[in-house]
Amino acid sequence: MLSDVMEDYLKAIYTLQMEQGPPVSTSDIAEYLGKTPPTVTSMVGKLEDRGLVDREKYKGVELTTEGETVALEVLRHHRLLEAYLTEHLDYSWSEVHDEADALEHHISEEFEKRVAAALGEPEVDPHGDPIPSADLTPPDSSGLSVLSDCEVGDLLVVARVSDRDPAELEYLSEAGVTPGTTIEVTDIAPFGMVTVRVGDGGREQSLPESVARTIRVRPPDEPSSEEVSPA
Amino acid sequence: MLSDVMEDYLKAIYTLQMEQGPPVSTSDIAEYLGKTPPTVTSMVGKLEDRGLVDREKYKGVELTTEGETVALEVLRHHRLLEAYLTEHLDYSWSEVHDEADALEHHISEEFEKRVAAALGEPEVDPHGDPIPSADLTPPDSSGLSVLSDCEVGDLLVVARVSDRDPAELEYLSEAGVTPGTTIEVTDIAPFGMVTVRVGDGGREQSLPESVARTIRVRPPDEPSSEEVSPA
DNA sequence: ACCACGGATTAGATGCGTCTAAAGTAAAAG
DNA sequence: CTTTTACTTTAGACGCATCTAATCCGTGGT
Repeated sequence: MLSDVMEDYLKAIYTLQMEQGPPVSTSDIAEYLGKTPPTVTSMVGKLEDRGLVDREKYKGVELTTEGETVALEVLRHHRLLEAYLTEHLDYSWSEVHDEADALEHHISEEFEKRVAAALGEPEVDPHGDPIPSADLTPPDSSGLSVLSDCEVGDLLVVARVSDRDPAELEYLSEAGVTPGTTIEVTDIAPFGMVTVRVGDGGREQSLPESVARTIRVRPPDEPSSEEVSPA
Repeated sequence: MLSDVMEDYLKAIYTLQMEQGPPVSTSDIAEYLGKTPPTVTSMVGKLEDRGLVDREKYKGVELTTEGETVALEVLRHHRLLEAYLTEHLDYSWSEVHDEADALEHHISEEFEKRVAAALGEPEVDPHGDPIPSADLTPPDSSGLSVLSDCEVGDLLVVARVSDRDPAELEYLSEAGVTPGTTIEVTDIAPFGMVTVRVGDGGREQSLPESVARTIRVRPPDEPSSEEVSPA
């Protein structure tokens, strides 16, 4: 049996691997989880003993297949909960993250199944993050780029936004920058500000680089190819 | 801040107080929670330090007003969850208890509010147990008796059944013995078996005394007086 | 090639919740 | 009034997750 805390570490390592690729450093995990580095070293040692991570001392860690599966299970719980709270309990975008974090370790497989069924087996959560399938195969996230890496003139569709900061989400939802929205990059200021035209309406919206860095985008759907329908 | 474990102890003490009145003994709490008596002594000491229970050494323990309020809060969570799982996620009577136990400590006040709203501020859970109101005033449980204390010929309405044993609940739901059902005691065998006629249909059903002891009943509604409508 | 510095690990302590084994107490039985 | 018995509490230990303080790599700068 795995403790809640271990699950949190695995989830963190997974997320950091997605963002920066393996190996993940002790201090990055510590920063992400709000723990001290020695605490992380100690925990990571236990995860290694259980075969959930591979570790090279003084270098960093990487999830094993088994560790990744656990992380995906937790993430599936988290994102299903986010979707459910939004759809059926009238939560807003910005409120769901903390609630899901609190519940994700404590729901049964039965609960997971019923929530997924009630939602019609959704594939993305309200922030656009892919919900791992029930068989826990790693979701494919290729084809996405980060908004802050784009160039003036690029025409893009918002794929995902980070769910971690409620204030930022509040702001983005004001701004109309939500998954599925088409945007066009109209300006990139040298001091770290990206301006985009949102939707077809033509509203212009400036975003600080710190925010633009957390937004993933994909090219607009080609009329010719088949795509997952935008939520 | 109170730990999950402390909340469990307070809930247990509350439940035992309801069943047998204060004071509650160390060993009863231990038995109820599946812990050893020394563990309970130690925990009860901490609860006393926090002013949540009054204790007389070697005698037993009783909730303070503050401790009772915490217990009611947890119980409100538990019973709202049971009701929600039954109503909105297609859970059966017998499945909800464990799920609610796992979640009750981790839902936010916001979640509690929204679940209560989604259910229309219910007053009882699926087992007939009263859901403490949002202001956490102790629910009134007078006017109920225990089925095993009744006599042949008594005409009764089932008020509550225990939610702790899924197998028992399965059995009772088969038997049609659910909150709101009218029953008549037709026989009491000396070796501990109560037989009742269920509903108006006339089906007879025998229940072991161990089960009859967990069923609360009330007199049938008097046509003259106003009562809470049976769910 | 050396060394300094940033990041990682070890060492050692703390609080929580739990246990077993030993000692203590209160109330029933003689 | 004494003894037995059942229950409670104390004593001491353990594992988990965490911290601070101290030590230990490894690498980039000179």
